[in-house]
Amino acid sequence: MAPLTIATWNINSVRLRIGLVERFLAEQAPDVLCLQEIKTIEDAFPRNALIEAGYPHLAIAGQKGYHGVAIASKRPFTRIEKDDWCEMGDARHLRVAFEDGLLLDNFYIPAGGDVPDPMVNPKFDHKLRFLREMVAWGEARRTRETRAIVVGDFNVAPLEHDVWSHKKLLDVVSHTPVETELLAEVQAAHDWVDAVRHFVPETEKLYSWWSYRAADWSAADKGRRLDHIWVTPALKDGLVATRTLREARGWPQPSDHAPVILELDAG
DNA sequence: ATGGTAGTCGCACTA
Repeated sequence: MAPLTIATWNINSVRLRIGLVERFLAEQAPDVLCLQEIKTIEDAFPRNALIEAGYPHLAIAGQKGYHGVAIASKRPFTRIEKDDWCEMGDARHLRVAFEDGLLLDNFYIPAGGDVPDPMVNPKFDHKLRFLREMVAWGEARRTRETRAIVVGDFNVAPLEHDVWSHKKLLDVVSHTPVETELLAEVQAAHDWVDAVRHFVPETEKLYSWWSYRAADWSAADKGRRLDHIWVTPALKDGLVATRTLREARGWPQPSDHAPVILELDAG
């Protein structure tokens, strides 16, 4: 069986950047594209562009102006589910199943605001509660879901070399110890394998996001690895390759995130 | 310690 290719990309408005999505699909042709921050209600999602690009199977969880996730696929789904996390009603999650039983979860974890203190910043509190719910979710299903993939914008850069300066970012939301430790708990709860770090040594800097607020994002290169692809241990032997499409951050009117791509033999 | 950019919605909020 040909390798399955799955991409994840925080697009920061799918309506504004549908042209970039089309370019990405034409150039990379993944089987499945998971989007975050589509920033639109489902009725205004640019379905036709994706159908015409060869992705007729669409799962969309949208809301007006904020958040929102979608999965566009060449292969049909047998199931589409949306979980409500933290009882907030936010569109931050989608789960699809494929015909061979493979499960795919797409997450947009809360960014968490600026102040890394849950007592004074409700957005950071929400982020921590979201991560704790993910721990419980992983523990509850780890024994029955053996062929599963989880992707998305996790808004956490877990490892020292997932940020441009470990020391300087220890107090910056996305890399604080409470977040990185919680994300490690999420990962351990389901024995998730970090597919990207399976290929790129932990000692090597790797980012998927660069702030808009830099005069020259590429020269400064003050990035963070916020976007992730994890697989269950049963899929580990099928991992073929991953890549982070840094060049897409330099496309005209780009998202601040680059796409992350996984190829695997999903057996 | 600050401010820098971007998108959506509408003159504020989120990232």
